[in-house]
Amino acid sequence: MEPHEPDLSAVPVTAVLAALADDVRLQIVRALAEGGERACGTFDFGVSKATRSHHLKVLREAGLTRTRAAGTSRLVRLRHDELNKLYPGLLDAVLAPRPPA
Amino acid sequence: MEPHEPDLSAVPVTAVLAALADDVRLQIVRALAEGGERACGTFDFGVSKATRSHHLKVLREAGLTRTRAAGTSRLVRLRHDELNKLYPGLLDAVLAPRPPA
DNA sequence: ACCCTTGTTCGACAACTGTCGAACAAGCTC
DNA sequence: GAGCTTGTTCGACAGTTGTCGAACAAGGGT
Repeated sequence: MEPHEPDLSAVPVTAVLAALADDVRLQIVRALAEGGERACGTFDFGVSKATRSHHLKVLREAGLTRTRAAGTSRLVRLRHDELNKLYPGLLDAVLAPRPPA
Repeated sequence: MEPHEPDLSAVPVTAVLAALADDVRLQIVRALAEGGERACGTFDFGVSKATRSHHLKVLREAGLTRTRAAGTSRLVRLRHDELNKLYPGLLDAVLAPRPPA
């Protein structure tokens, strides 16, 4: 079964925002933004692997990430360019570590 | 009782995103972005006034809007400048009617 | 003073969401 | 093939959220 990665333009804006509106998922996105491509297992944010898998699914189905199999692992990467094209500024705004006052 | 309008910088990013991740609220924000200041009652998106009041509260407590009393009405406006300063690009990205491919 | 208009607040209820452990699937290595 | 590693899927459960009608509060107008 292929991992259902929709066209970003086909995903409602609210779904994209909802996907980003969670602490764990935001940490994943931030890690991906810096790290490039990473295996699912390299994320450890204090949740079970079931939960982690769930969050990665939400991100994938919101059109934010792409996943490809590599052995027993799955490599995840951020759809950086598409995101910036369709929602310019969104990623930067969200990724900002904490804008100094 | 004053309507509890937090410092935008004190609101977690996820809360800001969550506030925007709803269709009704997004419509409200879009209307505010164009219309400037509007009374609560001038929004009609097919929800009861209880629900509308709820959504306006969520937006207010996420630091996205300001509200001031004016007679029996309450005027709501978007905190446009603060938003753009703290999350540059966010509003534009979200407000875009539908970015042409 | 009375009433109408405008909003908010209060349950209540259904739907969704985040979380987990356990079971399952698929691939590698020995 | 046996066993290990890596992920996904399946209930289940608690907490949150969107929705409503009804009750309440505060102003304004007559």
